Amino acid sequence: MPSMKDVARLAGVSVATVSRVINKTVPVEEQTRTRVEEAITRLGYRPNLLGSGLRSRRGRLIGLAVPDIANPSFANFVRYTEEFARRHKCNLIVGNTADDPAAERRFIDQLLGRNVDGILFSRVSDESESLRMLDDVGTPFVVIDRGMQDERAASVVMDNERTGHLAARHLLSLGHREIVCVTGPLNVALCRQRLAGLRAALRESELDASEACFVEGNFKYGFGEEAVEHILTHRPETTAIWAQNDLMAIGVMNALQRRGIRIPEDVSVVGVDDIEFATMIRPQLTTVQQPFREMCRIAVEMLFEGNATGADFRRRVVISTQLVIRESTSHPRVDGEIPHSVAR
Amino acid sequence: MPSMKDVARLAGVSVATVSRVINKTVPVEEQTRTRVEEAITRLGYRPNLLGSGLRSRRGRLIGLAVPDIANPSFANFVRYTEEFARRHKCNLIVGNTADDPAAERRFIDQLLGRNVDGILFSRVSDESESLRMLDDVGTPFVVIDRGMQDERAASVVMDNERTGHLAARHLLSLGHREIVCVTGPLNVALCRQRLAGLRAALRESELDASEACFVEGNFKYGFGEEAVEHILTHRPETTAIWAQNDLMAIGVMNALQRRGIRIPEDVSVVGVDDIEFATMIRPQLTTVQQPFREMCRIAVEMLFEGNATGADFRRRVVISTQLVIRESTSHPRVDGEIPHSVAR
DNA sequence: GTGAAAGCGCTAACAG
DNA sequence: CTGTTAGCGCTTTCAC
Repeated sequence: MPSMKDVARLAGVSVATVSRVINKTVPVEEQTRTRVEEAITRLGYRPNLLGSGLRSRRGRLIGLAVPDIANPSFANFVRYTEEFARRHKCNLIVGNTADDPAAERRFIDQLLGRNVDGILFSRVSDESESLRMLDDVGTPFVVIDRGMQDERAASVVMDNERTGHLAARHLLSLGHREIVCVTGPLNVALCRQRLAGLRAALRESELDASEACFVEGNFKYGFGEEAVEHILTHRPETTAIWAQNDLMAIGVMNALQRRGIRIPEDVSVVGVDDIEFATMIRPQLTTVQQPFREMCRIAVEMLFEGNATGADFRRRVVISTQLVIRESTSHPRVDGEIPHSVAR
Repeated sequence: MPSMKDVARLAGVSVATVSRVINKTVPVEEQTRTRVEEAITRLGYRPNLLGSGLRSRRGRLIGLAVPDIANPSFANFVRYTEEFARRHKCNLIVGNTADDPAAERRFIDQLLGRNVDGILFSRVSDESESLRMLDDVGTPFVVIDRGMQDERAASVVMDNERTGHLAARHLLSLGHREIVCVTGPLNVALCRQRLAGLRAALRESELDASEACFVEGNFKYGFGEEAVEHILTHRPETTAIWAQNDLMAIGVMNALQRRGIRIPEDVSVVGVDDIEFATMIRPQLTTVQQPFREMCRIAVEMLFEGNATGADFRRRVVISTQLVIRESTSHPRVDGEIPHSVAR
């Protein structure tokens, strides 16, 4: 494996010059440059990124920490972060923190030990303390998706209140009054924010916001199914269910349909995210769209703007969301309750 | 940011000893060890992985190249590779080669420049030449999922012939005779292998294998939808469709259902992969299961066995597959053709 | 515009 | 069991 030294020798220049040619850091005379370039191709030279990263403190690496890589939403974050990292000539390291704060800490430690150019961070929950580690070190980092109310860092989040408001207003305007919300973990701020948006919409319709009915979930498909059981037992008058992500919404839909309950005729369902799968089910899911790609684009950009470092810089980008109306919502039944479960 | 030198000074030992304590490479006297450990915690020392990677030529890094990160199957590979990389104290770098051989080459170049401990590689297509780059360098690599017939490298693949055979035999045993296969790109070997498995099954049933009817696709959801159009036009007598991955199978199902064609009453559908979504749709998809996690486990293990390097080592692990029968398959209609498309 | 030299942080080889 | 020394491959001063 040839090193810069070999290239330098073959080209008859110093290693410093080779470095300059490669990085275009200062102008190099045309002639020397071509000599170097020839040597590079002749030898099949490949720069060692550890050497340069060690010296320059720029590992050409972006780290992305996600709480659940199996969740399609986070798969989207992985996908788009990779895309934009590449544009900045960086590779992407992904870490699945698996809802485990200790894993989160370890992962960030490793990233820092690799002189990463930046970190995108979606916290496990509000209790996560991992960001503290980043306060002092100069590594840029941006909180993505799972921000907090008073974030002590740069962040790119969607407008979660609006999201809840959009979902609720849509259902209310269709005439629903018995709405149940299936939330994510309530120790994740955005879940509370989305719920607050729902409450605001209820108030606007002069309904009692305090009685906003919800079931606390975990963002997983299986919980959507479970939630239905609970709702059917405790709130049979429900005409609409809003799940705080698509995965649970799909679980809700399947559990309902398995009982012979029709969507949207008997019960309307709304989600959040607009993962690709939302259009692959029947009926297609009405949902509030999370602009994954846009969020990743902005977050990566902030990393490279150079001031997304430490607790001082708190630029917060809140991305607006929009409702995508598909087939899973309609007017409520005019009469009475959900028909008794029908065996499939 | 403290370095080993700082730790050594505080503990009153040499840097070499600090290194030994951290890596447990040779025994260190109890007393010195605790002194070093105390110094480490006192300073909040964090090893720099570039320094060690540069020197030891082990970057503590695994690279994974996938042709389409948006595909849930590959998202699974990412997920499980991350899991097993972590067990080997490695981080995972993912590269989406986006069906682009040039991107594939670049990515591998970068991985090599990072002294990765190993590379898991799922090629864009049979035409991909990227593996050649790995012949000489000593970096372990394993081809995963997308292997070739006569692979000049270690590989972990599923039994694709069996897969095709299982899918076809299932349909045949149900009584289907008019089966259409929606393939992936035929310049990807496993697609041809799966097709060969189908043919073998047809022959066993004394049907004309040469007339095995197929449409060449691209593994994407949208193509499943398109394929239905084609099939309905050109082969209205079709009673069963086997798509070579679940994503296309789901596309097929939706396009059929949109036309009022019932599954499985009018047409049976089978997939391959058993992605999580396969159970989230209705009817649930009958499919041949790809053992993602097992494949990743073995592949990562092979990386660390230490002989998965260069073209000499060609250990090939072929993982058996199994059919998961769910709701999308049944006996064919006894009479005639698919009912004319019914507006939804 | 170019070269020499130092050093990023670590491990490996050797000596004791 | 421990220290010394060298050097992984690169970038960054600082000269010239």
